[in-house]
Amino acid sequence: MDVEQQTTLAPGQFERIAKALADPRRFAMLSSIGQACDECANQALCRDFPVSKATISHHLKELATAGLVEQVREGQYVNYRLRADVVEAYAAELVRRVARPG
Amino acid sequence: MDVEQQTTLAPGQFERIAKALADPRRFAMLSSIGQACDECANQALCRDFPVSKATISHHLKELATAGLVEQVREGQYVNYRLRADVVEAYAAELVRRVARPG
DNA sequence: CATACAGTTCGACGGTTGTCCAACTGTTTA
DNA sequence: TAAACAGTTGGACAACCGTCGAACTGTATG
Repeated sequence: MDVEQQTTLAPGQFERIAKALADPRRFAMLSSIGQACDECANQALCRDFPVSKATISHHLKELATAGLVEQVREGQYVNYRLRADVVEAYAAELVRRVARPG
Repeated sequence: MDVEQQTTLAPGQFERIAKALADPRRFAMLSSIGQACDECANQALCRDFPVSKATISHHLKELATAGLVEQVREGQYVNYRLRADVVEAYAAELVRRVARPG
């Protein structure tokens, strides 16, 4: 029942990811999620970043909409999991799009 | 007398690149420069993108400041050359920064 | 059921940024 | 040298975005 690995990007996803990565703090959150083994608790982000819950929720929504993280509810808590495959797909697509075909 | 290939990013360059890539039109210009064999004339960009010269100049400055393109003056004209090595260095650093060490 | 807690949504505010026009610098050419 | 052309810079404006507090939804626990 695992989510499938993503090797290619959906239409518009490339642009959404580029925007999601552009804000330093949001990227730091993504990186923080990536550092966690398996999942990262939302509470850990609230503890580690000096911004309000509302702002964290907003950033995480952007990351999720871009497909960079997955949201996992556990009762009243929320955990996040990095989609490393999506990051890698974006990196590959980035290099591909600036390269001359052939 | 070639410029050296860049395999690692300068301090702050990662953030500058992320921001530079975030605007779709600016990225399209970068891609357009990449499609050209060798260099891309500024005039080609002025022809291909429906924005003013001022806007193009602004975007290209951002790309150059991020190190993604090189500016080459030829008399009154300006050409741009893609720094594919920098794009690749960014892509690698991106994957590295979200991955757990080890 | 009531209280407390985790997270989301909403409205507002301020800073950033993409865009243009106009004025400027620098280069070619008549 | 004057006119034309290529590109840059500065100022202005609108749209976007990161941020917060407050109100809300949903979940646990007394």
